[in-house]
Amino acid sequence: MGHRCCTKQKVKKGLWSPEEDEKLINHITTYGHGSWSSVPKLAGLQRCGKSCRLRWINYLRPDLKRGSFSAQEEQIIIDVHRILGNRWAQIAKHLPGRTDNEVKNFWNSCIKKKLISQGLDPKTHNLIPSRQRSNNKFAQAQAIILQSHQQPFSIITVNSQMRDVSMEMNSPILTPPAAPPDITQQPSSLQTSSGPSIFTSGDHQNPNILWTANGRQNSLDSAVFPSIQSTLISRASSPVNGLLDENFSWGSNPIGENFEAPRMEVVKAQEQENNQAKENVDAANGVQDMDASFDSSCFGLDFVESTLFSSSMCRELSSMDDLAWNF
DNA sequence: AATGGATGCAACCGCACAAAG
DNA sequence: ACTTTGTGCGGTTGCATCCAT
Repeated sequence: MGHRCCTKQKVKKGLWSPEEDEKLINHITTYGHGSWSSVPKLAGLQRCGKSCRLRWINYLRPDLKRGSFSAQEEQIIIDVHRILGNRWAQIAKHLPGRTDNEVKNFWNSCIKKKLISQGLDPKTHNLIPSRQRSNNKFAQAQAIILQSHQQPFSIITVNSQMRDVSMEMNSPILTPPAAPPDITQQPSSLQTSSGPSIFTSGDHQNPNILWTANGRQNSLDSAVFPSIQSTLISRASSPVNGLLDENFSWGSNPIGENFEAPRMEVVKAQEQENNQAKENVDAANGVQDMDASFDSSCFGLDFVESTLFSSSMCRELSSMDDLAWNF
């Protein structure tokens, strides 16, 4: 089923001209986008609404960060990808100013190759056995397929203290030997007197801001730090279909049969609790809202992501080990 | 200088999902 | 409850550019 807005009348395709960009920018900055399907008409563009949306989001948005990815951003992508798989939109939320398309392209054109060259399966982030590794690309591809079909199930536990987050999902965790983080210069891990060290990809100035997600800065302290006591059963071989799906629904497993994972009712309930807690905190602290258009309902998943992500990061960054978990 | 493969990026396509009617 | 419509997402494609030969 195609998009009616694209089939109704002739629409232009391909690269956008500067004139088209200008029209779109003028329209959106003046009126907002409202309904994307009506934007082309109102803006005087021979484009599909979907195309306008994409152009705006991926290219014209004023808050976009242009230019090449930094080493830190690259590391974030790798780490979040290990947890989330090819969920580019979710990954991009950890990188302010970056779009899912950008992240996806960067992964496919750069990171993927880098991991493979380091003997890592870009899908599972596991080490490709040396006997399966060779200069032969076909053998490499085979190795990747084999790996992804042979991963055992594993269990991770997230508890309230985040102390025992056993991120063994893809053990051994093999982060490529990136430059050690310079905490003094890039305080990506902040610690408060009352809480754990939590990774943030954003604000370094405000000690109350512990992490960012959805372009929104979220504040948290021990009073509201949710008591996640959930056991997440992860399938290490396929983070794409498994871990951290919003509904915790599971796709077909590599073996072929449908694997119906238990729904994480506890986690869902926890998400609601988190939402409530966050609302309370936001109300109390007047959290700076970076982008009002972002829906706070994203908080639940993002929170879980953030916490898992944080623990993952802290675990790997040996220099940070000592920072964390001091309650 | 010509050419052909590799690469990176912007844009499109198709699907899933949610909201509205 | 069902259909229509709009939006968001991931995968894929097309094209411009780069680079080696």
